[in-house]
Amino acid sequence: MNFSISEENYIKSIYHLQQQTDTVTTNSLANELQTRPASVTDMLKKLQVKNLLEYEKYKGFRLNATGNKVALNIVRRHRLWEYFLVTKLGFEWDKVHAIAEELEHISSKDLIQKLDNFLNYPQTDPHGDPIPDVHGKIPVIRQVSIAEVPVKKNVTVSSVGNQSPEMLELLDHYHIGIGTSLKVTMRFSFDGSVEIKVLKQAACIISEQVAKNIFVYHD
Amino acid sequence: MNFSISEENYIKSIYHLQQQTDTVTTNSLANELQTRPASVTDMLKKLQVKNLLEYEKYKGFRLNATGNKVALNIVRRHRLWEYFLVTKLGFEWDKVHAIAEELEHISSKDLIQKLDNFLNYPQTDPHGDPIPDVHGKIPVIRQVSIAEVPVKKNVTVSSVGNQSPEMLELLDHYHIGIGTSLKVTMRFSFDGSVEIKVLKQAACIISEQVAKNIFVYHD
DNA sequence: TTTATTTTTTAGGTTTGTCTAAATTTTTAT
DNA sequence: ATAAAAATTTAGACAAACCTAAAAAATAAA
Repeated sequence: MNFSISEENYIKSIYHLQQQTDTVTTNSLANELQTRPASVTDMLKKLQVKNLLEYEKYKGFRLNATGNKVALNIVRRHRLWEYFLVTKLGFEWDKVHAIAEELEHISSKDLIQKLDNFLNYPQTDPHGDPIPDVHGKIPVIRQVSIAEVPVKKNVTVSSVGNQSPEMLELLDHYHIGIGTSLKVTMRFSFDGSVEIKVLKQAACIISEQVAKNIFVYHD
Repeated sequence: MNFSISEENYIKSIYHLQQQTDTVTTNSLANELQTRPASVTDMLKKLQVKNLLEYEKYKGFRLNATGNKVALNIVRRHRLWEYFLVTKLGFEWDKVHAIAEELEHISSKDLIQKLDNFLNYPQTDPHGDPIPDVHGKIPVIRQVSIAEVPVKKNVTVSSVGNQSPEMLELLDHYHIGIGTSLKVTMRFSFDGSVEIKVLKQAACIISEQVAKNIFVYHD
C-alpha cells in the first residue's frame, strides 16, 4: 500500500501523539499538524476507510496494527535520514528535522535498505531516539533521566526529551550532546537540582527540569 | 521563488526537450510527461504568469533566462543525487533515475551544498552527464563518440548517449562503464564497426550504432 | 485556395486536501 | 439537571492538477 505525503504526515503525527495519550483527539492532532479540526475529521474518514485507524465519531481515535506499522516505517525513514544528514553531511543535530520531514516520504524500500547499510545500521538518530528496524521493531535502549540516575555512576547521554532550540542552546553551552560521558556528583533535595561532571570540564549544576530531559544509559 | 513538484517536472521536461528542438510543442511535452495536451496548456499558463516561459498561443514555447536557471538547478539536484545513489549507496547506474526524480524536488540550498561537498564536487553523474554548478554553469567535458575517435589513442568513457536498458545490458556485458579506459584498435570502413581493446580484456567489436553512443575523452 | 487533418486551446468536470461557518455532540459548571 | 462552554462533525467552497469532449487555429493536401 502506498500513501500520499499528507496521509503519511497524519499517520506520523497520530503515532507521536499516541506515545503520550493512548487515544488521540481531533483538536490535538489539528494543533500538531498546524491545520483545522475540520480538515482532520476529513482525513480521519479517509484513513479509516483505508483501514489504518480505529475511529468512533466524537470519541477519539488511534492507529490499529496496520497503521502502527506504517507509522513505524515513516519514523524509520525519518530517523535514518536524520542520522545521514548529521553524520555524513555534517549538519548540526538541531537543523535536520525539516529536511528529514521531506526525505522521509520517499518510500523506495531498496533506497532505505541501502541507506541503512551505508550508515552501518545505526540504533538511534542524532537526538538519541531509537530507529525501528524493517519490521517495525524498536531497539530498546535502557535509559533513565539524569534526575533518576544514582550519584557517582558513569553514564552516557543517549537522548534528549525536550528538543526545543532553547534546550539545545543550553546543552551546547555545557558541551553536552548524544554520546557525552558524565557523572552525577551531587543531588540537592531542596530543589532537585543536580551537579554533574563532564570529563575535562568544570562541574556544573543543572535544574531538575533540565535533568529530567536528559536521558542516559549506564556504561 | 519556490515551485511545486508538478511545476518542477514541467520545467525540467521543457528544458530537456529544448536541448534537441529550440522551441517546444504542446504535444511533445504532453508525451514526455505522460499526460494530456490540455493539462500541458493549463500548466503553461501558470508558468507564464510566474514568468518562467516565453509562450505564444498555438506557436510553441521555451524557457526564458529565469526558467532556464530554475531548470539547471533541478538538473543539478537530480544528478548529484544520482551520483550519491551509485557511489555511496551502491545502486546500479541504471536503477537510480526514478529515485533521483523524487529526491530532486527537495530544494534546501543548504542540503544540496553539503551533499555536493560530501560527494567531493563531482563533475558528472554516473551516466557521464555534466552536473551544473550552483550558478547553473555546466562544466564542459570535451568528448567525442567512439565512432569519431582516432585509432590507437587511449581514451576514457565519459558518457553514454542512449541509456536504454538494452544499451546498458550490452555495456555491462563488455564491462564498459563510465571511467573505463580503452583504445580503438581498428575501424572497418565497410560497416563502420570498430574493434576496441579494454585493459585486461579480449578485444571486441562493436557496431557503428553502439560506437556512436559511447562518448569518451582523450587521456 | 479551399478542404481535410493535425495541433492546440477552451469549457466544464473530478479528486485531493484544504478552508469557514454552521450544526451537533460531549463535557463542564452552576 | 440543565445551561453554558468546548470539542467535533457536517455542509458547502476553493485551489491545484488532472481529465474528456468540443471548439478554434495552424498546417498539409487536393
